Amino acid sequence: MTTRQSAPIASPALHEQVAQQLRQMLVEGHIAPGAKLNERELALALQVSRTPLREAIKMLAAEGLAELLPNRGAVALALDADDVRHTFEVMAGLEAQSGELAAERITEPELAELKARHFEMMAAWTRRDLSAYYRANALIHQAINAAAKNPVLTATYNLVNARLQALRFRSNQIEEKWAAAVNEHEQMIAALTKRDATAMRRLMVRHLHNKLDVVLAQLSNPIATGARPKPRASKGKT
Amino acid sequence: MTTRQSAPIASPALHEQVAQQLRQMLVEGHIAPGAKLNERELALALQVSRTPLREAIKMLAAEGLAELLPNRGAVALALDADDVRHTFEVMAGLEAQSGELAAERITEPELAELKARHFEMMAAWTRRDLSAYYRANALIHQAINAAAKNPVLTATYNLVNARLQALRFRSNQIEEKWAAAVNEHEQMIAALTKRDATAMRRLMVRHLHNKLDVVLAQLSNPIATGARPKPRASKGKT
DNA sequence: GCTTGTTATTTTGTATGCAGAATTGAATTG
DNA sequence: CAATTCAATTCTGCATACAAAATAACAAGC
Repeated sequence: MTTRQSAPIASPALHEQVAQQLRQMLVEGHIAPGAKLNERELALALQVSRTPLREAIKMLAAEGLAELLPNRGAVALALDADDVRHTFEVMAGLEAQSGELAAERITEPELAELKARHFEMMAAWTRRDLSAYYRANALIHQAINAAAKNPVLTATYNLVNARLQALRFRSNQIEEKWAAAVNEHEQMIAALTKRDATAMRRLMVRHLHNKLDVVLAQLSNPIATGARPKPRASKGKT
Repeated sequence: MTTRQSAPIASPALHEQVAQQLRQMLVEGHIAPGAKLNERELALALQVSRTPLREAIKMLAAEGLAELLPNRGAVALALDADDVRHTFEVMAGLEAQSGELAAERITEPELAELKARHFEMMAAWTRRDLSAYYRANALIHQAINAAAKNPVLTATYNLVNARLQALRFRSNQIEEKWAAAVNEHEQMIAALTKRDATAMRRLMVRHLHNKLDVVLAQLSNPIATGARPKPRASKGKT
């Protein structure tokens, strides 16, 4: 958890590699939410035996990215609207604390880097390049979190955030909401520059609240999102 | 994660049972912090083969209760002073949010039950019954968390809290600090009764801050705590 | 006597095999 | 023709077996 790693990392154990691959497949949508994780199939696809695969699945389940069904294997995490609301509520708390602590602890170089990333995000926004925007946005939130200098907070943040990533809610933004989000980011930079922790907390809560609105709107209107219908998953051939 | 369970729970899969037993052993101190988790030994003690045991260990590692050392097995979580500080900082955030939401969402029956538990805690305090006090205290914090009515928050709270439980910091309290904690609890009840979310947040942060002080004092002065020296673990016979 | 190199033993990591549960599909019956 | 029962297959869960790595024990050399 505390990310203590110093020694020479010979070769990331097989079950770790598999876990990482599965994580990526889940988060990047190569495995659809709710899809069954067939062991034989995945073992074949990833070229490992079932043992390390099963160990990896258990880890993902503990991380909340998969759900274990007794005697029926595991399925990819699938969040309904209420789950999303609850998850965002927790994320808001974690982001608020990140922001608050970041305002107290951010260094000048960190702040400079953050501003640079902000400009990159602005560039993506100007081009209406959604993909680049999301990438830049994620980097900014990560940077704020890192500035809080609390590894436990970072780990917890990443854990909860991963579940939301698995939603792949990346449809086109409503222009108005998008502009508001960008504006909020501007204010965040200003608050951090002033080291105003209270303002940061308030901003982060509002920012996450608005983000939730956007996500919920897309959930109830799944047309035009990158998401597959929902039921079945990676059935290569039948 | 979302604690969705409805169907008849036939028999909790073996790896689940093992995980639960290990969790308890870690949290209750039967496995000392930093102790090596020997697979052969544990498999023998728990009367299972190494396969479900290893799966359970992987889950605990994902929960942060154990650390995996590539090609060298796993060891029980061991927190140093900085880890404790970081963990408490996150716990403070989670408790603050729990309290805030609880103030907004707690029902009258929940509040009544909470008050009852508070009186039980007062009884334990009056008797200076440390064990009963800790038990009652934990129940109160759980009740506040439950009143927030957010399963994700509860799960996250339990996850982080488990790591602190593994510390087993239950030495005798300094009288003064103990009285302060009890007083803070009184104020929490009052704030909840008034549905004052802002006051609850403030109280919870302060409460956790004071708790951290107590724990850190005990960490730097490990004499008279229930904790074993530290180095080696469950070596039955040699 | 202490360090260092080498071998033996233990321990972890992965694959495979087997038993039991769940799912699928077909056949039978109302 | 729909529903249901029953058999066949598939899948999960657990145990065991084998390979590779790490640890421990021991011997030789400085």
